[in-house]
Amino acid sequence: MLRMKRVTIEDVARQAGVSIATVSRVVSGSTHVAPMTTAKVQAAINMLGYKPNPIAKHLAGQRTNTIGLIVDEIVGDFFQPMLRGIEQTSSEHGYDLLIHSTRMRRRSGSYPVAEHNTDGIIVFGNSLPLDELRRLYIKQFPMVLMHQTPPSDVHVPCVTIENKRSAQRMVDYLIEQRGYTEIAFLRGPEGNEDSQWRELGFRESMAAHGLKVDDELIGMGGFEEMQAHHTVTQWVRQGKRPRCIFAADDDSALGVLRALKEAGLRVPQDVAVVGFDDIRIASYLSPALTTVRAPIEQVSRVAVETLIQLLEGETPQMLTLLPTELIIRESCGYSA
Amino acid sequence: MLRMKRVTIEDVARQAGVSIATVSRVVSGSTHVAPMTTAKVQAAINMLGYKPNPIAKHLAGQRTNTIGLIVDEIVGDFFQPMLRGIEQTSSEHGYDLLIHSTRMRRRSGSYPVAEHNTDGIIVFGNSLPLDELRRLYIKQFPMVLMHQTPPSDVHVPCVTIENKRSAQRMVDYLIEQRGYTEIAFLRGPEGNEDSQWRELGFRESMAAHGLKVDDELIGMGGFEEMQAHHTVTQWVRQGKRPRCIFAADDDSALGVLRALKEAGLRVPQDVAVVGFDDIRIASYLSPALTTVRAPIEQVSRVAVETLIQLLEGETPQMLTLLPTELIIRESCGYSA
DNA sequence: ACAAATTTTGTAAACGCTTTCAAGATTCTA
DNA sequence: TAGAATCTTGAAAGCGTTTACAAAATTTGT
Repeated sequence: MLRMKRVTIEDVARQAGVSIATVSRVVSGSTHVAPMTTAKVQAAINMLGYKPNPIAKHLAGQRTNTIGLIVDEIVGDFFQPMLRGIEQTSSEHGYDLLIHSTRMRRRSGSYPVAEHNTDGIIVFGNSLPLDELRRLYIKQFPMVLMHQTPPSDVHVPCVTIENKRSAQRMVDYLIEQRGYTEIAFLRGPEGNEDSQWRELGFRESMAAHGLKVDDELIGMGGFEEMQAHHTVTQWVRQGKRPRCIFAADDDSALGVLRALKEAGLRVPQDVAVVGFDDIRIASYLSPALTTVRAPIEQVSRVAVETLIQLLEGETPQMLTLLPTELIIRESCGYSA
Repeated sequence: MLRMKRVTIEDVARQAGVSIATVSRVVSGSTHVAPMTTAKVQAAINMLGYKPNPIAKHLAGQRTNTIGLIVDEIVGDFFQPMLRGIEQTSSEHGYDLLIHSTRMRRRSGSYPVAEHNTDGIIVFGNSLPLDELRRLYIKQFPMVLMHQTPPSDVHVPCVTIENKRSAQRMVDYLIEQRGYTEIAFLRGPEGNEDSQWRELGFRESMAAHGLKVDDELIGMGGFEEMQAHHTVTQWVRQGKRPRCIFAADDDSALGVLRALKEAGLRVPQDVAVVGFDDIRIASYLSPALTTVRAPIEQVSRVAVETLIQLLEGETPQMLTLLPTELIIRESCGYSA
């Protein structure tokens, strides 16, 4: 590539007839500079089209003004609102955003060197393995977790939603308002924390209503349409037909709906279905999907704000649980 | 924030009893270093947990190993596959990804200093104003445009899809296979290039079949559900009822479907509807939406690859048009 | 075994900026 | 109006790398 000639602070200094230190001061506005000098420097900057080099600034200034986002894989409907929240909040606070997907690097064992090219990172879910998390924690590198609580020896702020409480409220509703007593649950991926809390909420509500949870009706949904479809298809083949299925997320709910349809079962007349997340499709389905609206963008915003507090030496809240909203639509048997 | 003590190349050099130049060489693998020395250095690196500082490397090495992505706003269903393609391809080639949304900065007039913290940028749509584009072009800063062709004086590679041809094929199908002669068109936002090409394809196909385009039936859809809904609702009120509506994108098609439903019109019996993009919802609707599948992730991959060619001094193709696929579903009157 | 060729390593100068320290200019005080 | 106090500016030392260039060590050829 052809290298373009760069305009450096030195060029500006020469043009304006001052020292580079003065130019630096004018640009950053750190110290008072005489008005006439400022004018000269500004003129030189405009004339040369000078843009400070952030890289050099970072090296000298010991900070990068960049926030890192670590995700496993860029996939799913939640991704766009998440990124939107993170990008907006970062840029409002004057930070750039660097994105790292750990999907490929998992096996190679090489992780992004967050500690040097960002001032702090936001870690989504379990995208960063525990030992790397610990390494950074020990170095006191600023970070905030999203949708995943840290292990007990890692004292790092975490922002997520009220998973358990939401699931509980959903099941309360299904039992109390819709009268279902036999409810199946479709788990998310192995070890996924969101899913674990949702399952806990489900179980607690069932218990609180004196209902037994049939372990045969706890299946794997994997937060995926395919997997959920498979599980429910198996159930139907084996003659298991719960009156209601609570899928741990909307994607798996889609699989449930498809499986039921293929089996000739009507929703909600034969089987009621509810999900979690309120992805965009949910309201367009017929029957429209009853679900829990997760405020993903809001979680992202709070995560960034928390990180920035950390960066500015304040002491942020260690655990933030954002409230959700029950979205009652047709798939659970409700009709207006 | 507490500053953590940093391990630098110098610490490693001291620990290993060699010079920093030697350490640099074993880390980068640029020159041959004696096996025994290499071992000593590696041992020191492991013992101290040294991670090279990319910032310093960039400053010294004159490259950042980072690709910038400029978008207007992080919104819409296309965003996730786009980012996915870009992130994956970047990381496969060893580049980091820096994201800039120009949404907020538009008015402030301050744009990301792409030229210094990235090696090159990918510009989506018209997210970067023309004068900024020109400024970077004049500096010979490497960039690639996505879904937007450059002005004639800016000679920069561009990657997009076969908009015109696809629209043409869609309309050919509607006329030839489905027998519609009266087709309305719903435009995207003012000045959107994708939309312009699609409209052109629509008009050419109509003309080629000897059909007249009724200007009353060219409406504004704005690539938005709301706007399209509004336009079609107005049409219906005014007694305009085209036999078929071609929405310039799927989001506006959603608005069309809703408006028709509210007006008591059946799709496809009364009015046929087709869209463009094949967003996820399309196949879940009832009736499922006939549309054109735009290979967004693929476009993104090619854009990154093109940029990397540029970075490596090769001469890439200046215009890449990726083919699409007609997805025929129920909303156009087709039944299996 | 000695010079020549080659391999390996170290020294030091960038890279473009921030910031400390101190000197030079200016303004104020009595 | 001299000396003190305050502004304004410049010199220079980093920040952590890469990379000529050159020196030192090793190998090769005869």
